[in-house]
Amino acid sequence: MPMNTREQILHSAQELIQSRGFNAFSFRDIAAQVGIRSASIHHHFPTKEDLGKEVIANYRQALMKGLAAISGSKKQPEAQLQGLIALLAESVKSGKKVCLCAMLMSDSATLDRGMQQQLVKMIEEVEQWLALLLERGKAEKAFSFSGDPAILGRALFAGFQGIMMCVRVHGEPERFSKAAKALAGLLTKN
Amino acid sequence: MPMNTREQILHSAQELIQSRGFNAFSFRDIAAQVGIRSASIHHHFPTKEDLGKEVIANYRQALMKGLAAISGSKKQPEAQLQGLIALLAESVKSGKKVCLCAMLMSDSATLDRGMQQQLVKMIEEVEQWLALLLERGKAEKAFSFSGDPAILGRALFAGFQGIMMCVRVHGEPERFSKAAKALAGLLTKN
DNA sequence: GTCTATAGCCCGATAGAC
DNA sequence: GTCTATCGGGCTATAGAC
Repeated sequence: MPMNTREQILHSAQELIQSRGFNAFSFRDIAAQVGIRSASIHHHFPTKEDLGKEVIANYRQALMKGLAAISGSKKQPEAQLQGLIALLAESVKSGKKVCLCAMLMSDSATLDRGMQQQLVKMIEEVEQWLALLLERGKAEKAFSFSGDPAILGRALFAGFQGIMMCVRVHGEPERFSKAAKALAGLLTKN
Repeated sequence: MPMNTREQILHSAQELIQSRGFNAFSFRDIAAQVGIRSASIHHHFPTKEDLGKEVIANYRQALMKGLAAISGSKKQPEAQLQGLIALLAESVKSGKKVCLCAMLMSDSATLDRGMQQQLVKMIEEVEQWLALLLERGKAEKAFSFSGDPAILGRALFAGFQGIMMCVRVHGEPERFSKAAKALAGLLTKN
């Protein structure tokens, strides 16, 4: 499926944010990948923030579509959690990228208000999805834990994000799934 | 205890890395905090990498000293894990900073080799400490889990790092301990 | 819609006076 | 050991030709 210039810019920007961070890529980096001049990017996205906001919006949409597909599968709670891990593993497998959420969280102190708000909303949606899954899993005796599912859902989401950062810095992206499952396994084992 | 200029620069640099990241602070930022001119910093640290390496070395030393104190306390495994959480909570409490490890992990794609290697070594030390604690806790029936303690130790460390990023972006630093304990609690509950 | 050219700013780093 | 002054280069963004 061919991408037009605008889509190529968005794609390139997303990859660069996921690998280097929002402040560590330049319009020239994108221009080199797309095969145009950096000034031409401003025709499609007036400012870097405009570009960043659309990258977040697209990523959020894709992520929620993935979560909806997992929910819709009507699989068991454990299998749905594995589904989330597999979804996140896509970002890590190249060894260079992590989830957009992880990179933007660390850049958050230098992001403008609009991007920060979008980021928090995206994260909250995933956390809510996880909290619901945990709640249902506990009710169905698939998961075993005490305490608020919302707190644990947040901790689990954060845990997956942290694991992505760690396996990347260790140069062992293939270990993401193993470590994530070790965390998830604490909900079922014992 | 008064700090000399060199120590003030190191202190300021560490705070800036923990809040903004290695690429998002400048010598001029440090100069403003210390009360000197940015050119003067080069007298103490010829390059930004020299400064970064010494910040990592100091942080690592302080972290390992904290872990050694926890180990030396001869407390129960659960209490030692709480000790680690309390140690990490120090970084987060202001609401602006996270652990140096978390920030440098996200900057890792843009760091020079020397800083990357130092970062990985520091992380491995904490992971090893955690793996040992988990192994001992399992032997003493304080923790309950299946699988490799080293894998779980890495996952738990990564989880704590991720939680720091998440509570900061949510503007709720006081929730770090609660979420971290929710993760740690999975080792004992059920 | 893409180009060239450039404005205006920030950056790390250096030279040399004091 | 700190200063002023500045170099060379990166950045986002704009103006205007094609």
